Amino acid sequence: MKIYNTLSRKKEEFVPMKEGEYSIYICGPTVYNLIHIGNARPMCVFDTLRRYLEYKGNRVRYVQNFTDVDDKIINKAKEEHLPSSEVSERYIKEYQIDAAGLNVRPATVHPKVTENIENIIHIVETLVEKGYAYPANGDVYFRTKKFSEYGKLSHMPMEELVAGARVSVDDIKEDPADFALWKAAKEGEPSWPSPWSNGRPGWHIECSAMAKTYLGDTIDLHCGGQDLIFPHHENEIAQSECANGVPFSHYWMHNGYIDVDGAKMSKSKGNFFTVRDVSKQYGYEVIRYLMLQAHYRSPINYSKEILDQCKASLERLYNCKTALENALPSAVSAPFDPKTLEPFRLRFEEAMDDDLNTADALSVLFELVREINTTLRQSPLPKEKLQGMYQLLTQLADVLGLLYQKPEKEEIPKEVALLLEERAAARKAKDFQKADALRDEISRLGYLVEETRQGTKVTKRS
RNA sequence: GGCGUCAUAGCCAAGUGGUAAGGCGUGGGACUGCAACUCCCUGAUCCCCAGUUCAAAUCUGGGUGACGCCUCCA
Repeated sequence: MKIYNTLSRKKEEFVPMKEGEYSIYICGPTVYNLIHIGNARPMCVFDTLRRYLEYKGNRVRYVQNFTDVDDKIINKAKEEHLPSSEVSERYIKEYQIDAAGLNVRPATVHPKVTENIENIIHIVETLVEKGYAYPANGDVYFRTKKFSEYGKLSHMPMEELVAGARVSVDDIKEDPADFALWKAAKEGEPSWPSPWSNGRPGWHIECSAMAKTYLGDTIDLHCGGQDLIFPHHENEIAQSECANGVPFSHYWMHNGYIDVDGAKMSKSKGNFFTVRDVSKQYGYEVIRYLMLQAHYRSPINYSKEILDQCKASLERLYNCKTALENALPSAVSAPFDPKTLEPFRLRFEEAMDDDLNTADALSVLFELVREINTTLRQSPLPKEKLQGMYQLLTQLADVLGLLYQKPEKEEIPKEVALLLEERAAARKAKDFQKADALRDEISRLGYLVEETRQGTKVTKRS
């Protein structure tokens, strides 16, 4: 499999340190409010990567942190007059609800900053001892000038960084580009004792510490959104490589943004839509589909129109799956060579192997769907072939994390059931006027009636 | 100012040297009592200009337009 490595700016063969085992770290959310559509993109994309690697027979150790100490959490806690731990715990739960809805599997480990203070202090101590960091007024700062490779991920020359300097000019820092590893606590902020002050970790150091603790000094892949490349990931590299003396991550993958009206969706701009809200209108799976219908590095312009399109496309997949399930019981045994379906699998894998080209992989899925639908019109229905198709469809869809909605066995109210019986009788008697009237009445009660090749289907209207 | 990304049919979107996947939508047809589902048919020479090549959407140069990072951000 090839992936685009931000470090080299090239597609590279994705080779893990240990064959068949991948260690992956993905930056998790700062838990101070509900996640928005932009946050959902890396979740869905890299969950799909993980699923694909596992589908190919690899073991994946996948670590995602929760940033549960941060200015924003503290501010929110102040607003609500609550301890900041209560705010973070609440939004961790909310995150988990959304992640489950999006069919994003829990990471192997979800470490929290507050559970890793010791590890963080230890790395900061190492950096100070080695001269890569210096304490100042209870804070500790990283000395960026000391790390000659600083800028290698974002490909930004040091001089330019400082020249562009919108970095906070702070008298206590030796250099404007230096960044905080440890911050002395202000009155009323959560804090932990350290050799320098009662305080809390800076934002960047936590990921270095948790990656090291749960995955080791060198990891195979680190991923996240493009907006984390600088300074967050650049700083992680500086911290980890200076402290550990070995490369931090061999590969870096970064997903593109979700735009709204041509501009990046972000919390600070206020032009965001929460996953929770959108899921109420379209369902979570439409959001996941949205993330997969384009290549992960290209921007996606968020709009109602595109959600409608995604919803319709997803329905095509579900219609096929459902029709297949309904048809299988009445299928008849017939000779079938499973090899005839292999081209679909091959092309699917080719697409995924090419830098996780989920858009292309989806097109293969749709070609399979057409093939299935065509087969479903045959009579008699070939059992083995349909079984093979069903297996392939569900397996490939599962790699993408799609088609996970369980068919809800909905309780049909008695009055609706009675109307359905009446309608069936009317149809049998070819009294279609009456039948249609009954269908309208059922519709008014909130149920949609459709005739399928397998009989009458009733679903609750959304 | 520095660094970088993108520009393919009405919309979304693959393809990155050999004459344009897939999805949504539109229109027509088949099937079905109707509707829905499904099937068949229906649409682009790839932002503009110049160049390289037997051959370019695909490479090079120049435009134009949009966006991002350099500050918290997925």
